[in-house]
Amino acid sequence: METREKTLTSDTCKEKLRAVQDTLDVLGGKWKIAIISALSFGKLRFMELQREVEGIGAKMLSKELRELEINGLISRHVCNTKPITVEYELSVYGKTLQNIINEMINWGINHRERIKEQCHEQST
Amino acid sequence: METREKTLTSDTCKEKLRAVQDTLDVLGGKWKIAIISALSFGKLRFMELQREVEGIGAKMLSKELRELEINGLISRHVCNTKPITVEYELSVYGKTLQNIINEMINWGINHRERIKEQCHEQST
DNA sequence: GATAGTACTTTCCTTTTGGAAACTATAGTA
DNA sequence: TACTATAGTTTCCAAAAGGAAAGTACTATC
Repeated sequence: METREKTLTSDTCKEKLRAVQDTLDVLGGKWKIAIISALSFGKLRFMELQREVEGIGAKMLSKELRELEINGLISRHVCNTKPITVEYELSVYGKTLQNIINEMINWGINHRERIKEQCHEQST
Repeated sequence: METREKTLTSDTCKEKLRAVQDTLDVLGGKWKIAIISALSFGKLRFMELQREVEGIGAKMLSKELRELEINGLISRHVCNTKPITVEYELSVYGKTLQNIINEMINWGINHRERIKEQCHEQST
């Protein structure tokens, strides 16, 4: 019992788990990571974002963007164009999330391959 | 209008966004990433997991573990000990998530530092 | 025999999430 | 004048998420 506990009572593990939790607190919610991913390819306007992030509604998009802005991950710029447009962009700090996004891209691509292979195996 | 569209209509971007979404489909939900993080330090029993993943209830833990098992990310092993115990462990495939977890750990640690510094600045 | 620990499941209930549609406001186009 | 597009907000409602507590079942311990 005592030896078993040691595996995770370790302070480094605790700290790491807390770090993951801290990250999730900022990126939590169904849409935040998808929004940041879309913005990682360049600035986008509200409507463009809604088209890129498949399935999101205006209300959610608006809400999530506000939260991301509060956390300093994105910047909002109102352009004085004919019909008013607003550009959203990753802040310098927001760009530090790029590594996480990249790993998710890699994993996702691999995962899709894996699923595809599994289907082929089954049909053989 | 046409030039603007090009930024994101690019097939590579679309593919990457889809990859992120695929990853999120597997890791979605409030607890999955936290559970996987905890298991990344070694196998854990149900009760140990519940203690490690702060705030999770038995129902949620049970549900999330089932989903992770279905997706082949963790393995469940029932030990025939005095009171029955069940060990959960990352599968080989589950371990491929390590990069994502690591990046989240790094970001989280940095983020906490940043917040701390901001507090110091304000009180100065 | 009662209590505690293991690992869940089930039930009941509240909170959160999230979507659709309508609405505000401005401006260009047909 | 009507319709479109911009960027939202607001309202109303349904569905999903999630928690607390009790229940199940087995065994060991006091």
